[in-house]
Amino acid sequence: MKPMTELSGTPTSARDRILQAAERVVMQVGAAHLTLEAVAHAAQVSKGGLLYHFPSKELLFVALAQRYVDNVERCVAAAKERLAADDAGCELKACVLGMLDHKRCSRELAAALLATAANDPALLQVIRDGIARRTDELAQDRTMRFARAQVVALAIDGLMMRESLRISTFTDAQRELVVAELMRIADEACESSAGRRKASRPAPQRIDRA
Amino acid sequence: MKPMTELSGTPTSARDRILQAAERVVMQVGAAHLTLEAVAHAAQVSKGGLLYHFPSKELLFVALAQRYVDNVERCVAAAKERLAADDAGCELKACVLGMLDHKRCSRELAAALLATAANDPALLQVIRDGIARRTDELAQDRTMRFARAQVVALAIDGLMMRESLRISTFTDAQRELVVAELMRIADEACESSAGRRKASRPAPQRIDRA
DNA sequence: GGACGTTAACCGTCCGGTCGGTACATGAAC
DNA sequence: GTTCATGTACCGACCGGACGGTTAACGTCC
Repeated sequence: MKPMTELSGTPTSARDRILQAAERVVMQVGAAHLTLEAVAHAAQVSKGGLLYHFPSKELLFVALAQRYVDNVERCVAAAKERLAADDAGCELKACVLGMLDHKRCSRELAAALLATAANDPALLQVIRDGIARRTDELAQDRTMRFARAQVVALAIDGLMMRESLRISTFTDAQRELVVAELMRIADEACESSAGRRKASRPAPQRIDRA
Repeated sequence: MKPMTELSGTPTSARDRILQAAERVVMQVGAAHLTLEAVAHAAQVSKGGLLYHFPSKELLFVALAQRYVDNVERCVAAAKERLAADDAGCELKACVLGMLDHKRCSRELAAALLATAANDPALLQVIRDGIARRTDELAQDRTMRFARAQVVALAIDGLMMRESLRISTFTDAQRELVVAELMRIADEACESSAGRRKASRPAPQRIDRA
């Protein structure tokens, strides 16, 4: 069976299963104690089987990092599309919504980022590239002030980081407040200039997850 | 020579030297490849010498995590004092300035956080406690809206994280813009309500127009 | 002499990676 | 339609090096 639904609902390919298992293991034992055996076990393959798909531990981490940026990018792109169809799309709002989605659909993915960072700082280049791209996109959107937009982007990063490391201390209500505030700032940033917007309602735009 | 100037200018105590060395090593090879030998070498002690001060690798990480929160707390406290002496102090502004200081005086410290996370997720409890304390403090400052303050706090975290991982892509000018914006938001948050301020300026009173 | 700080040699385990296999599928060749 | 060849996916025993931790032995200052 060829890779059916790479990174979709239920994992089918062994490759995918392994990647997801690796993320789980990182969360459990810490990136430093991640062993191929543990990953193999969690993915229900033998170590040999794992090594067949990822010839070295390093290559496993490369795949993990790539998976991370791919997922972020896909989520942001999807959010952008959704917003564009809905009403005035805005790069920043798409970022916020996209990252929130990204987090929702794969709580462990950011752990992959940490695993990568912990194992080989050089691998972070992939992620750095992703950030650079997003920063540029935001900077090019002349309809809002650079600094304001970046503050929102940074806050999202901070939130993701805390939640990935499980060191966030927000209650659900607090988190909702913060996210709403983020969206409000993004909205302001979008509408504050370039009166191109559709006027009419400010759109409630609820996004909170359970 | 007893611990002379714990965490001050030049390191004198072996303990301190080792901790700093550990941070450097993490930055270079990644937390997962941090070995006692490497740390010992970087700290110019033998492995035995290192183990004398930190009986196990785990204990080294505990110290690293503790050092991280201690440093953050001290920097924030110092900033708070500075602000209080200056004019109307504000919890949030102190946080921003404190974290910025923290970063300046020990670029590698946050690497310790990662090392900790990578080696034993449970150790993160220390950091989580620190965050909880700061969040509470900010929440109790009724002079500003919770969400707005938290956005700033999160943005700072995001910035610290990126810079620690060296994945920040800001130019110096951009960074300056962002930091200034952060301070501006903090200022607004401080001055927006609770007319407790020292009178003088009639207060811009341009709170969030939302 | 004994507390303190430090050293180097050593040991045992753990883990990444290798390697020789197995099982199954495809598909010519006869 | 059975035989053999080739390729893919996977297994698990094994090896060798690396690394955490132990230990016995120093100096050296009081």
